[in-house]
Amino acid sequence: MKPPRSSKNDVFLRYKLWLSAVSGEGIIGEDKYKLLRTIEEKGSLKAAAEDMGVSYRKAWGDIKKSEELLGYELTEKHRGGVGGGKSDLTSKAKNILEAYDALHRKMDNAIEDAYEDFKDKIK
Amino acid sequence: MKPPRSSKNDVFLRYKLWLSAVSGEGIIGEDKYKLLRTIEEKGSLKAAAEDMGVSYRKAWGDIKKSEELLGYELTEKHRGGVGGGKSDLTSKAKNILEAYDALHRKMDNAIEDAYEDFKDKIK
DNA sequence: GTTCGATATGCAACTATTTTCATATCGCCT
DNA sequence: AGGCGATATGAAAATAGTTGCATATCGAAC
Repeated sequence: MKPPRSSKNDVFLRYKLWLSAVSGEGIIGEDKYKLLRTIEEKGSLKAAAEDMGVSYRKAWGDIKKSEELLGYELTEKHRGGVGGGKSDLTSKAKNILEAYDALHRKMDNAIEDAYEDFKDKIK
Repeated sequence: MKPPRSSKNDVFLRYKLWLSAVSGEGIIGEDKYKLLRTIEEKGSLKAAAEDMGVSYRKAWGDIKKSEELLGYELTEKHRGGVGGGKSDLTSKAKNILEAYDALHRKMDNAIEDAYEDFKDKIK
């Protein structure tokens, strides 16, 4: 998420967008988005977790939970072989990331428009 | 925040909007918004905390922290007197809540528009 | 068939967040 | 003056969230 420009009061407006299960549990939000993108880039969950400064254990658990909630896989997991193993995104995961991007662009525009207003009102 | 309508996959799209300090600390988000509205309604921090199912200690600490970050008061605190004391919102707090509402309405519209798109893409 | 490194997973250790508790202060009301 | 109940605040106790560790499995490559 890009940091919106600051007001002179040193206050930003920020937002988060996420896919949620009916249970209220978050499925994909900022963090999962980033994690998936990093897996895509690095080719492995381990490298992605390291890159994000989070434990492998957590990253792994997070992906697993999201997959359970969605009812389908976000990553194709490969154990053994070259490099010990790897993870790739499924096409469904790629679709979600793409849709998430588009949504964010729209939200960014909306918030941009609304921001000026807001700034004036809270002065 | 109103729960956006569900897709047939039992997945919602949700978002949170908040005012953030440059430090990255949240100043006013969903929870603080609700807390302030409840203080406004109930007339006391204690009643508001109970109403929200959160400890008085936490509610009090949260308000205090927000006020420190903003550099001004969100509530007028009164100890003693009728009922033991009370808390009212300052006019600045009211302005913020109002601006927050307006922003939410705009974001709701934006997300509403974007949602159909999203739904199709992640199918 | 042995080695290598990532995935897979339970569990203990640790950190961060919240609640609970204890105690003090304040000001209207009787 | 004394009681009542909310605000004020620190400190300990309890929860929740993460990390670290240990151990197992897998499969390509040598």
